[in-house]
Formats: sequence, structure tokens, C-alpha cells
Amino acid sequence: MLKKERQAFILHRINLHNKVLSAQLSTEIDVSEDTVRRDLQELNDDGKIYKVHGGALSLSYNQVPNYNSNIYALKEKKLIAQKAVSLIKDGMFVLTGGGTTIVEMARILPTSLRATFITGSIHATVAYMQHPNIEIIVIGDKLSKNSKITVGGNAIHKINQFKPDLCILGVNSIDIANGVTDDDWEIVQLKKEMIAVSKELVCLTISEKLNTHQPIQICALNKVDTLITELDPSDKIFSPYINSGIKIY
Amino acid sequence: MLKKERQAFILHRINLHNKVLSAQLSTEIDVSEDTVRRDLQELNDDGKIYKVHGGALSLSYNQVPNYNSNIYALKEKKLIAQKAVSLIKDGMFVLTGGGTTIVEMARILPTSLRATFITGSIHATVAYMQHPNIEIIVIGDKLSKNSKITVGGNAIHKINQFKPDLCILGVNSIDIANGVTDDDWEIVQLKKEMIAVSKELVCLTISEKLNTHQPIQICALNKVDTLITELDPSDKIFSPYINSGIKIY
DNA sequence: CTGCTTTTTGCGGTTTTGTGCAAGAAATTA
DNA sequence: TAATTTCTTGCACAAAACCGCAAAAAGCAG
Repeated sequence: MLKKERQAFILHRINLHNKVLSAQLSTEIDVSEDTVRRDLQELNDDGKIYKVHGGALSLSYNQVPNYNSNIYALKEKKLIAQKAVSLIKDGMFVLTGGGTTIVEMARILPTSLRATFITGSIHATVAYMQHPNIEIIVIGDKLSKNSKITVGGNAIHKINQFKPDLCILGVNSIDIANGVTDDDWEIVQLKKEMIAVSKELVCLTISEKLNTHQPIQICALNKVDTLITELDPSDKIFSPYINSGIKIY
Repeated sequence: MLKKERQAFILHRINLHNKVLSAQLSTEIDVSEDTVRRDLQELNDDGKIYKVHGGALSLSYNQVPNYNSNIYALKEKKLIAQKAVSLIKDGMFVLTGGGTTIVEMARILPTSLRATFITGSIHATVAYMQHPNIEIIVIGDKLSKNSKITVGGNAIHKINQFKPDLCILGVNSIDIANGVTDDDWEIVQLKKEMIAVSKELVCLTISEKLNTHQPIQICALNKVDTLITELDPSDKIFSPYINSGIKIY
């Protein structure tokens, strides 16, 4: 097998499977590992692949995701936020959680909107503070180190005092069988209560988290009134959700 | 699985869910926990994630919004903050207000300090959040638009549940005749309660505000245990305060 | 085809990297 | 406080990478 031919084969393999192993290629093409390594080195120097210890990866592994921001999938989240904002009307009491999607939503609220937001998330609060016409009620308690959300019995008890029109949650996992799930016990307790007191539940999530689940259940699927993702509502991925009576935006 | 491949997987997971647990990743990728830990360490050193005990967090969760540094008399306030920090010892419960001096103090807390801070100020909370060893209790209620401090009956009632070792307040006016004074009724109510429940009161102020007064009294001079300004404690301006039994730093 | 140069390849020995294990330290939890 | 989990550190071992070299292959001019 000629050198050029071999390299073309390797490149094809990498683009197909996103990775190759030197040892494996060596036996497969029946050349020494040194030769394979030299081939990979050349392809790497040509900028065609990304060579690593033990083999090589396709370039997509190397590129820094979202180089203009360190929020993952910011573009998608902005789109979700945009859709979510359209559900909030003047005079509403809105209870919100605290993920990055929620914060994104809080940022882009129209300045004309006059509503009251209730939250235990410091990041969301900071975002709401930028809007002069927004009233903010902060839920107090011990601040969770991971999520920067106030959690605990007092927070849960406090939520109980409200009767919000809308509850907007960023969810980490949602699927048909388990509903909305998470892996942080404290957060789950809080979200359960938030859902319990609210008239309507809106869940925000990037499509990547659809049909995934985690150990602890927040609520069954039928509690969810509206689901917002970055996808077009007509996407076929939603059909089981629509069948459960959920509105998709 | 290749090392870089594994790290890409972990990074993706962190960006998606904002956190990972070492043990969980270990079983999931089927490598030893040591390896996962080393991966997390490397990603942390590359500035891609934020490693913590037991796992790692996404960076976007810990970055704070840009802090405007055009603060009046910043240099003096930094000096005051420095002095105030030296009064806080490990294990203390500290109740703080929310002025710029307090925020300055919150920012420069030593990372080794293990204490619990109770506050209703969002800006102070954001500053405390930068310190991994600090426990934060947020006092919840309606957020005052001017001061970004939670104010109202619930906040006052909530403060009542604590018995802090120290209360650190930034004061707007203090003089011999009227004691500590302010002009915002809601804030005054809150500060009164804060002082009432605390074992010790520390007031921070730039010297410019010494010997000035405002319409509403927060407390009489004899309630103040310690007064901190940017001046040298031996300055003669302090003699009437020292005569009232106040310690000057 | 022959002799010459250049490129490519494989091999042995050495160095580096990646991984898991174990013991003690540190942090966390009850 | 004691018990549990997680971290650190040092170490051993295997796999991979590197280096220099020489043999093999390919290219080329006469």
C-alpha cells in the first residue's frame, strides 16, 4: 500500500469515526506502528487531523466550543429565552429557577415589561436587576455552592406563600417515562414546591437534554404545561410529548 | 477510550449539566477514579472547568458580571475593608449590610477564612460567592430598587432568627449627638433589627461622613462597639467617639 | 540496465506518557 | 467527636512516542 493511499485511508477513517487508534491501524494496514505514527504526524502537521497520544481524533474534537462565550450552546439558549419571554405578560407573577437558560431569559426581558419575578437564584436576580420595571422578590435561605440558588426548608416554606401565574424552570433532563428529573436532592425539593404552588409550568431545555433522565424525579410529565426548546415545534421528536398534552414552542 | 476523547466527553458533560461527580464519571466511562480526577485537574489547569471536592463545575456558573470600578473614594474604602477583614475570625457568623465598602470587604476576604455571612445585599452576596470556603445565607424579601437589598417585614423577621457574632454595617452618617443615621426608612428598619440581634456592632465609613447626620436614626452612639475609617486611629477627630467608649481601627 | 540519490520503512533502545494501586492526609458528613 | 469519602503522593508497569540508524524501495540520469 502506497503512502498517499494509506494516508487517504486513515483520513477517511477519522472523518467517519471521529477517531483512530495507532495500534489498530497498524495491524489493519499491516505496517509498523512507527509508520502509522509518522502518517498521523504528517496529517496533523497539514492540519487535517488532531493527533493525540495513542491515535488521532477528528478536528472537531480540538476546536474550542463557543469561543466567543463560555456558556455552552449559548445560541440555542438565546433562542429558547426569546420564546419564553413571549409567554410573560404585564402584571404577571413569575416564579423562576436559576439555570443559564433562565439567566439568558432574564437578560433579554423587554424594558417595557412590568412584572414581578420571584427567584432564589442570585444570577437570575442580578439579571432581573438590570430592568427598572421589574419587581424582584428574592427567596432567602442558605446559598447552595454548586448552583448559587438558595435552598433549604425556609426557601421551600417561603415559596409556599406565593401563588404565581407562571413557573419557568430550566430542566436538566426530561423524558416520557420519568418526566422531569435531576440529580441534586436539595434542588429537586425546591423545584417540586415551585411547581406545586404555580398555576402553570413552563420547562425550558436545549434539545440535547430531551429524552435523558437522572436519578431523582421532580415531576411527572403530565404536570408540564409547556415545553420550550430551540427546535421547531413541528419537529417529530416532540410527538410523544404532544400526545401527553404538552404544548411545544 | 483516548485521554483527549475522554476529556472532551467530560467537558461536554460539564457544559451541559453544569456539574459532574468524579465517582459517577468513573463508572460511566469505566476508568479509575484517579484517572477522572487527573482529567478534571488538567481541564481545571487549562481554565476550562472549575474543580471542586468530589467533581467539577462549569465556569459560566461562577463568573460574576463585570463590576463597575468607578466607586467614589475607592482607595479609602479598600483600606477600610482591609481593617474590617482583620476582625473576622474562623467560624464566626457575620451579619452584613450592603454598601460599596461592605462589597469591597467581601471581595478581599482571605480564601482561607471559613465563616458564615448573612446578608440581604445582592452585590455583597455576589462578592461572597467568589470565596469557596464562605457559607452564605441570603435574607429574602422584596428587593429594593435603589440599594439592591432585600427589605420588608419578612427580611426583618428572618434576621431575628440569627444570633450573629458580628454585625458589620457601612454607615452613611454618624455623629455624637444623633449616633448612626440614614434617610431611607426601609433600610433603617432593617439595620435596626440587624443591630438588635448581633452581639457586636462594627461600623465602616469614610472620614468624610463623620460628624454628619441624616433624618432617621438607626441607633445611638453607645450601641456602636467599633468604628473603622481610613484614618489613623490616633487622629484627634476620634476623641469624642473614644470618650463614648467606641474602639477605633 | 546500472549506479546513484532520495525517500520510506522497520527495528532496537531509551524516554515519556497514561493508568491503576496503595497508604496517608484532608475534607466532608453524621 | 468518629466514620466515610475524596485527595494527594509516590510508585510500578505497560503502552506509546521518540531517536538514530540501516535496510529496502523508489526515482532518476546516463
